[in-house]
Amino acid sequence: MRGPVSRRSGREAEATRDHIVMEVVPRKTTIREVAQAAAVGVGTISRVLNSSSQVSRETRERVLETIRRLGFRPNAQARRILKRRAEMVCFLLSNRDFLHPFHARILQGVESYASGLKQHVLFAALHYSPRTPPDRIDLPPVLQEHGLIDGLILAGTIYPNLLRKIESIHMPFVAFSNNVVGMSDEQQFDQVGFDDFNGMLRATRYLIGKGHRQIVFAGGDISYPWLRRRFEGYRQGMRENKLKAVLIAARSPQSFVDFGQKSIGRILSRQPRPTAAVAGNDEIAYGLWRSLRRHAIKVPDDISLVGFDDREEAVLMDPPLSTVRVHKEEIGEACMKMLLERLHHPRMTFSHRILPTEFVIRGTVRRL
Amino acid sequence: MRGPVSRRSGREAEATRDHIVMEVVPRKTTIREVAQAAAVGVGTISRVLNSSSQVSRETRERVLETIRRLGFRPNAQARRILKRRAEMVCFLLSNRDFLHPFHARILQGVESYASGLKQHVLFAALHYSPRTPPDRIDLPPVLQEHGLIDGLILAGTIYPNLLRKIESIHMPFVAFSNNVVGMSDEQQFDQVGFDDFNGMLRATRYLIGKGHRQIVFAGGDISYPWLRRRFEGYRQGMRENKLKAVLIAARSPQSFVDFGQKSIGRILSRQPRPTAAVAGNDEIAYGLWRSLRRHAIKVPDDISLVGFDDREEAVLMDPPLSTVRVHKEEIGEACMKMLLERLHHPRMTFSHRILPTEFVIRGTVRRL
DNA sequence: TTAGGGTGTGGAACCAGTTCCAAGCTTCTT
DNA sequence: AAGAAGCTTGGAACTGGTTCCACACCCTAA
Repeated sequence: MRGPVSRRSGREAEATRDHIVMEVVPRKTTIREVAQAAAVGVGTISRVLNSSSQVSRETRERVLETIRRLGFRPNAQARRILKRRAEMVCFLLSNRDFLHPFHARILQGVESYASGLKQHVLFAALHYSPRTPPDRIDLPPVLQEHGLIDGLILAGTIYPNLLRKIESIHMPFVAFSNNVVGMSDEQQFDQVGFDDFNGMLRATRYLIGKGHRQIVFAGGDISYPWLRRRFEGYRQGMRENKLKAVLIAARSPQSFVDFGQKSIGRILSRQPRPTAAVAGNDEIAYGLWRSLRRHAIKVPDDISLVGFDDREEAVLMDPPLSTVRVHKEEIGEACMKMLLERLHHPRMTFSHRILPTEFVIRGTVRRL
Repeated sequence: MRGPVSRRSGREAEATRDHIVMEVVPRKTTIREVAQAAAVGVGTISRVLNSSSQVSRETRERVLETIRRLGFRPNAQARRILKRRAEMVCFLLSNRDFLHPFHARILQGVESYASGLKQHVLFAALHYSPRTPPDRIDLPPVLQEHGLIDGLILAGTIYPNLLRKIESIHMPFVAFSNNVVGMSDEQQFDQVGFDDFNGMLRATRYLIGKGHRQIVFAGGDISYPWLRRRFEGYRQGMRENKLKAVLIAARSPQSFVDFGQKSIGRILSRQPRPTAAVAGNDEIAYGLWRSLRRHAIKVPDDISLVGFDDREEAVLMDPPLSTVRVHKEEIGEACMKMLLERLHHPRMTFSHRILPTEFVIRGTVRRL
């Protein structure tokens, strides 16, 4: 038909003779076969598939019918070469032992928004130390090839060296900003996060509105920027009501739950005794609650409690925890949206979107 | 150089003139440019990249040096056309409101095993009704294109119609079998699961070993095959000790936690009063525990409790729940492994791998 | 009647790798 | 010394959609 004898058929015959037959793919229909079957040119098929330029109604219908009849599904790879778009992004989770529900829901937000736009989402994980120099960071396989993905959504704990590495391979990215650590302010990149400061401010105001005056902040390790911001929100709330801010900080590195459990003594021994505790996050709140239960101190009758994040723990506690809800799916959606904008406008100035949080009233705050 | 005047450069010049300049990709190096720079043929570059056939040591080094110098990264898409392998699989989660920790950890197992073999993992979600006929199931975009992924790992609740649909597009797959529902036994496909029956049998024996004789099974809706299997494990344990099996089943559809909370009355009112309850899963166990707490009935002093799954709830409970641990990452790993085998041996007979579970002793069982 | 504009269509050239044949150069065998 | 065999290597042909130029055709206006 075209050129010399087809090489493919020669190879196939040989394979059959030797009984090696791999038959990876059962010889898929190509656009040229469809063109021949529908008695049109290949260009027309392509035009129908991309529903782009004008094709006469009858031709279009004939082509579609042929496509259906032959069960033709275009090869994704071939299309991408010329499109210069993979229509695929990677959700990269860094430095997490496992995919916690918090990030799982962000991923889910990314996926649901992406799939509506026929974009695909790859999941990859990465472990590196904050002190690994950029050129020694071992990126996952997805980022070693070129053209596999169009961009990156970074989640997990993000240190400057990782950003530098990503920038060095010229891969567009958006970072979930709340867990970005140690970044100088002039460092510019696209980011989406939620509002630590105002979330905690709102929670603090709520407690004050309920008549609480002696409120402590159980913050754990305040060197984490997000806990710092939450603390500042709490402090702002106290200051505007002329109340004294009290920070219970971690003395040694430990898990949040452990910190909560162990710091309850330091809270209860204060004079005057606090009527409420604001926890830096739900895990700390859970630790506090558990310890209080063991001391037979009732929440909220003896002490009120609020958390931050609205994790699973919050509803599992008894009474369920009043906390600051973070809309995790929405964060994922916003990340994906911003990444697509970046891809369409590579020279656009960097943006930093901060999503609002919501205070959820459940059962751990008592009116004084 | 070759052919008529390059079309690309013409288009670029025009774009610049009109100030539209998209510059999606900053003009990547191609294999031909590398070949020219290294003064070898394109075939040689390809051979070096695939470290396949023999290339002389000095040529290989010269090529590698040139690749480094030009910062060349081969285009993933082009390679895939001829390789006829996407080196990518899709983790498809069906009929879940969100990516629960349980499945998140399976996904993580898939990813960590895959990335070690330079395979990529796409995440996609799907919602469909058990009664949607196969041809009406709206598969996610990944599965509508052809050649994007090599195979599929199915998780979430899987009904026969979905399998039929997947089979109809000739996509190799492995299913996480514990949540497969309504499948006739002759239906053959690759699957990986864990051992509901023996897990519960082990747990029941453990309770009996601790001296318990009046043990009820809080099973919820036993029409789920996996709960049925767990119940059978419990029954077997009771039977082999000549004890009477008691099933507390759900009377109406409700969440597992709700069922646990509401069925505590039915358990405690039995005569003689049970000394232990076996829950169909950790959520039910959590519901039971919460209700017991409110009735001021102590676990394990007044009643012992065991669960199944080892979810987050288990360690959050106080005392932490003794339960049957499922190795979620291992399931993911086994799924990925089986899928790769299937891809390499398309005609291999179907396999069904059942992974063992492990009983974890924590604090909810008392010795009588 | 003819020029001009718009629409519809075929197909060669293209993308960026891979594959394989042929040919050049050694080295080994007889 | 001639031929065989082995190792390298270049490059044409290939993969399978996409793009764009050229051309056919139809309709309208002068």
